[in-house]
Amino acid sequence: MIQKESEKNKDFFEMVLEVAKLIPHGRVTSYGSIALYLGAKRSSRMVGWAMNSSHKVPGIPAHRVVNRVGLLTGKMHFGDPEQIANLLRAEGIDVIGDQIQNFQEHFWNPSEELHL
DNA sequence: GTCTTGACGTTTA
DNA sequence: CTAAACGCCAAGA
Repeated sequence: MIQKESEKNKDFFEMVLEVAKLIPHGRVTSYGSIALYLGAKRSSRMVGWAMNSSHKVPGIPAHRVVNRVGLLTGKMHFGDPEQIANLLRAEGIDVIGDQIQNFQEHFWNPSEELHL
């Protein structure tokens, strides 16, 4: 194995997509949490970058991924700003404007649920 | 090849 | 308490 500390066999991009697909129904997570799960807690921007590329990949519930405060930052990237809020409401999550209500209650931590 | 921008988060003033 | 700067890494111009 030539890979030494590269425990991330897949690229950061693919790992983010994997985690995004693993987000349970009715749950939400944050970019930082995913980055932390990947071992790059301070590289949260990379998660956003990966999600931007995720547009070409179907089956990526990006609407379940928000910033640390539960703010729908990338709502504009869904085509329709109401789209993301509508999807979250469909899962039983209250969304007012761009802010998720009870975000902490719906929060899903990959590092815990995936027990890495 | 260099500079700017970007779906964020943490730290310091 | 709020506001601003820094850090992180990659892609686009």
